[in-house]
Amino acid sequence: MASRVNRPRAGEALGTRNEATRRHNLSSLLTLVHRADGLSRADLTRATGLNRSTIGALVGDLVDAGLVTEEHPETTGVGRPSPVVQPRRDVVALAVYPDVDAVSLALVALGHRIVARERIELPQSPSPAMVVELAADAVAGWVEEGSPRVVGAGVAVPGLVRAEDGLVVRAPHLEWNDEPLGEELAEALDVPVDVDNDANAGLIAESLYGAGQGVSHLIYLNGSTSGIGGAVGVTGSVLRGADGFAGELGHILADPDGLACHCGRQGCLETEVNLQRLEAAAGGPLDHSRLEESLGSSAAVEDELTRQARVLARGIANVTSAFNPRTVILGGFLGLILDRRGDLIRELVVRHTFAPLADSLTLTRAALVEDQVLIGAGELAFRSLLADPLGE
Amino acid sequence: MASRVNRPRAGEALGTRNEATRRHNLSSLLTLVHRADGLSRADLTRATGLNRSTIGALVGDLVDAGLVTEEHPETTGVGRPSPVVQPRRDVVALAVYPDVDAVSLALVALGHRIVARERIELPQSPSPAMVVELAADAVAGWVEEGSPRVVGAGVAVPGLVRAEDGLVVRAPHLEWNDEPLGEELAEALDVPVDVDNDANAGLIAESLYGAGQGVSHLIYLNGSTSGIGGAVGVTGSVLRGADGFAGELGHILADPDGLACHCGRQGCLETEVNLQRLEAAAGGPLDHSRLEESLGSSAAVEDELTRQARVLARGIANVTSAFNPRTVILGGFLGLILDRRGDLIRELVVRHTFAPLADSLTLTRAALVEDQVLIGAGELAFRSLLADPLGE
DNA sequence: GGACTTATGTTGTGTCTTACAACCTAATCT
DNA sequence: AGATTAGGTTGTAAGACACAACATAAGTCC
Repeated sequence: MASRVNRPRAGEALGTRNEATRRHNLSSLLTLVHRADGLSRADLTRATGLNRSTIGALVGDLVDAGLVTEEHPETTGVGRPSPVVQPRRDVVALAVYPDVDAVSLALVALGHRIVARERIELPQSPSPAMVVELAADAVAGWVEEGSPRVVGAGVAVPGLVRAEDGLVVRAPHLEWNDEPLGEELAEALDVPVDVDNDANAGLIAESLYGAGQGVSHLIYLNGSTSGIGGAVGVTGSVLRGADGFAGELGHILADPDGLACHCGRQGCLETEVNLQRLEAAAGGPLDHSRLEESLGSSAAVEDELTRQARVLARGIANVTSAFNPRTVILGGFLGLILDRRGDLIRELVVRHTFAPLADSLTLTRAALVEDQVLIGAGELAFRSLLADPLGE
Repeated sequence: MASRVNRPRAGEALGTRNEATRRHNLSSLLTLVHRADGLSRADLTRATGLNRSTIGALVGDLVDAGLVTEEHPETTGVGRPSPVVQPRRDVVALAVYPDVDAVSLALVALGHRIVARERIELPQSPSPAMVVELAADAVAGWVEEGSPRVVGAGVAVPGLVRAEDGLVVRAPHLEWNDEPLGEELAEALDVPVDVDNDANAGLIAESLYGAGQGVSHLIYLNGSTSGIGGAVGVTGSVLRGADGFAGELGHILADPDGLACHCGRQGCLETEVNLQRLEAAAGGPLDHSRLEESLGSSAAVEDELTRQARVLARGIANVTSAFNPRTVILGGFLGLILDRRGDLIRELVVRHTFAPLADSLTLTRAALVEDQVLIGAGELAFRSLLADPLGE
């Protein structure tokens, strides 16, 4: 089965008929239940505006399809308790996140909770074939334990991904070029696979369950050893561009006199703002899991923080001018810079931005920290199920 | 009546019912007919995938609503000729475009053709009140002549517009600040008014009827005496951002050592690439309606063209990294620069962009030249009618 | 314990929308 | 003139949701 992302069927007609209505309503219901990890029938009635009897019938269909269950609630509040529609935890998506030093794997259940997880540390960055093998092994193990129904897999890759067919065009830190990871994984697991950029996955998770909840226009900037990943969210979807490469904000121009970047240009945001230069200032390697403590506050570190904060602020100002987001979420070590230089950054962003844009802008640190990439990858994989719960 | 843009009704429910199906199908039909300026019933059947009999009923409703007529076609080809569904030319939108030296007004008919037009030259840039007055007078005159049914007005403003309520937050060249133009015009004309940035209007027109037809991801950059306006189109809609200020591409950073910009920063794209500096190189004022001829090709002009082309190329590379468009459309004097320095620009864009992004990028000159802003403004005004042809 | 509140289940009727099949109409080609 | 090709029209059917009526249930509040 081919990898796929939101692919409209070829020659899809514009016309809508009754079955589309039903599909749409089932999709709304299952999406609500998935996002909230359980919701009463009364809540569903209110949220959709549909009639009680209709909700009853639709929920019945979802139960029959093995996607949700109805549970008696632990009673609270006045009135007859409404049965809670619970997403079934044995309906899962595989989330895969290959990084330089490890491959993270998880099962994300309907209801968006992680129900199984594994992190495999590696002496060197993994090949695509190795990722496929590790993923297949993990799934085999998990299937033996419980009996989850794996409806798809989502892969978050630190690099350029052609989301359309899951081709990893370029992942510099993994040293991958034109790897058809989506197709290979789909073949090995025999489920649909969605591949996307790791920042896109992080954005999706933050936007649904983290610092970006309820915000319709947001930008996510994540700083890791692999550089700076960016993603742009607009009214619930991720800006992908013509080929799926939009939002590569690590490579916007930050300083024309800056250092040469591996992308071939100079002064990219990620050559000027990065962990390596912070480490250099700190005088040695940092413990990435305890970054704040290990960084310390020597004069050299403080100076470097200030320098990076200034460049970062200009970068934020630039993307703000282009996208007019309501919120900019900073993850990884960028969150740390925000913590330590928040006032400076905010002041400079205001100075470098057209006033009305800056007025309504919020800068905030990512909320989900550890899990957002995996949850986002799961979200990718669930998308087609949520769009059409009873299948096609 | 308040100005409005795509405003979802408050508390809108997720649920869909039969009436939504019908609204959707009517909307598809009228939109197809409007875009193509007439289409046979057979074409509509094929495009929507709906049944012949359904199309018949829906078209009947549109005829009854006074939106379209059915005409016998000039026969061509084998087989029974299919009646052509024609948009009615007396269903019109008012298009308004205030600029520094003139106010342009037009009636755009359903079918997207301009059916009446007026350009009022002014000794100085107009006030909002004057724009409202001129628009009201023009409409009154046109209503007397024929008897058009004015379903709305669209205003394209060279400045920052809060599309939500039609507030012109800032239009530097008109010297407007926080002018509630949308509300004032709506009150004067008693029709819904949509206000938007002029570049957004231009993008909409180019995207539907010009150089951007069929392209799902595109960027429009327009250069005029008022500076550089930018707009970003994604799958048929314009990126507006949280407040409607997205796509202000004239103010992305082009050269940190550049001149001071009126926006408070320095080295913005429009301080480095502009008509004034071309005029200075040419040694005197240019005839804007015959720009190419009047610019000439003195050594100073050639050098300045090369300089601006270099900066422009870097700007295009930057927005390409951010948005990953398939096409960048250059309008106004930017189109002229592309004509005269196309090879240089293309070479530099490729050099300054991540390779996979540049590979699929096309640079092209705007096609509609004169009319795109007015047609785009009309399109803004038609949007709510097209979304719900039989009203609410 | 009784009144009240909130909420569900079920059933039948009604409305709306599209699909489909059968039949009718129209223009062009050979 | 008849064949061909295409579209229009009409009546019936099926799917989807709304709504009203009635019965039921489980809790809170006093």
